[in-house]
Amino acid sequence: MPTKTYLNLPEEKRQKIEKAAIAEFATNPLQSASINAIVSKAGIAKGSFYQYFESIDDLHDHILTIVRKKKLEVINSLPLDSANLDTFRYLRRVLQAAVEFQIRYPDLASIERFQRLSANHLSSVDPETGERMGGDGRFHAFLTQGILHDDIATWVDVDMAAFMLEIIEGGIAPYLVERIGDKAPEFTSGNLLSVDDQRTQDLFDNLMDILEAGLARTPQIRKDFYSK
Amino acid sequence: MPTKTYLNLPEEKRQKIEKAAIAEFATNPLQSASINAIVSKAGIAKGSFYQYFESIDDLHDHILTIVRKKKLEVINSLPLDSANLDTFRYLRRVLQAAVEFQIRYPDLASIERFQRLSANHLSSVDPETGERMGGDGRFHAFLTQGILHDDIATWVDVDMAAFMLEIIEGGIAPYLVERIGDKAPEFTSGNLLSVDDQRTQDLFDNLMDILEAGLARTPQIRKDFYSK
DNA sequence: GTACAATGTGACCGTTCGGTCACACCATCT
DNA sequence: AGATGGTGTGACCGAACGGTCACATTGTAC
Repeated sequence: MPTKTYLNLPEEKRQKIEKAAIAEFATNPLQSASINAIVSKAGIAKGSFYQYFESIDDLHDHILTIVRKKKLEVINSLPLDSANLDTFRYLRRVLQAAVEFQIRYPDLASIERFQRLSANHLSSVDPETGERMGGDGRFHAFLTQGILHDDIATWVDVDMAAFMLEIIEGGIAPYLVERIGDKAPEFTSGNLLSVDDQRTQDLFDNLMDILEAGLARTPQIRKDFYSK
Repeated sequence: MPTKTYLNLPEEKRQKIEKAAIAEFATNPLQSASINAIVSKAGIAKGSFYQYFESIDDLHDHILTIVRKKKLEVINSLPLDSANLDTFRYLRRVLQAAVEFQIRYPDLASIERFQRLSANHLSSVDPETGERMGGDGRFHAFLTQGILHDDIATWVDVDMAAFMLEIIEGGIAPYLVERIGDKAPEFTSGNLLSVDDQRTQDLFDNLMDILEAGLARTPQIRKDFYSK
């Protein structure tokens, strides 16, 4: 945790430090990140660094909280069609948020990817039941809910499917952004959200069709639609 | 590329060096791997290292060729049901090879994962057509073939699906191995291949069902089978 | 034996690393 | 003015880094 001294710093200075740290952690995994490089880029003395943070891990943790905060912001900034989305619309929303995050904050997305690799959270343990769950539990709960709502096929191995969705969420965003291609700069300028772009939506449709056909209890396969 | 001197080294010495390098690269990404640590673990002088390799990248490249070679060995060691597998049996074989590789050579699998992260080969370019392909092209060709054989639905975005399969292949092996759990040690001893274990096969069945339902032209959804 | 080339070696170099600390600075008090 | 306490600073430390090189050792040819 950052020290009180750091938290009392003027916003401007804090941002300069965080910007430098983000740039460093986005290009170097924590193991090979350099404190010297960060303080140099931030324009502060090394002694100051140690008055703000206990160690580089401390700073990295702090940056990770920023990553999570910004990601939440992106998720909440997506337009909500209705109060209670059905299972697959919700999944689409989650994946869309990953893409939006990749576009708006590529550095933060990069940090998230590094973190995913180093923290091999193959499975976590449900604090209540004590059962093992694929991934961090978000998709596990999501799929369980989906089964209760008769959206997800009962034969699906929820544990494994949850893990699969997690690695898809974590890995496919950079690819989709590259596919979207030329449009990306417009998104970053903030004038246009990927959610409004037709090409992006077509890609998402296809991705969701594959996932839905694979997971759904009564899949709405688009074969006919596409073959027309 | 290693020097002639290295290639002429007695097998025993080469293996000691490669073993040390593999241990280092499995725990540290290339950026933060240490030559000093490698030569120390291998029991050779630092001067010798530079007579064998130009740099640490040179050594890393050499280790990567070993990774690829061993992975090919694993793929070929899997029993082949028939000369020409149908599309989804082939896909199952590829994913099974990834698991088998993870079990037999966890260090090499770890090196492969580090490499995947640093080399952001989101897409590659087909040297013939000049078209972009999701992933490195293997799954792209696989899916294209599948469509020709009427196995894969024509509406599937081959590019994206190829990338999706690639990240599934790259990410799911450690999870499946953890799921298999207690059986893993027996596999490493070589007495038992994962391909023979029932629990492993059940997991694979479920994974393949999801993928097949999502991708196939005429999916053989197992709903009925599981709900019995 | 001698000559010569190939290979092995670790002390040594300059650089960078994480981390410390004596000191400078400065706002706020009596 | 003087004292106090929080904040900023960069020279400095030992350790580790990648890389070099003069020299030792070994192998081969004669």
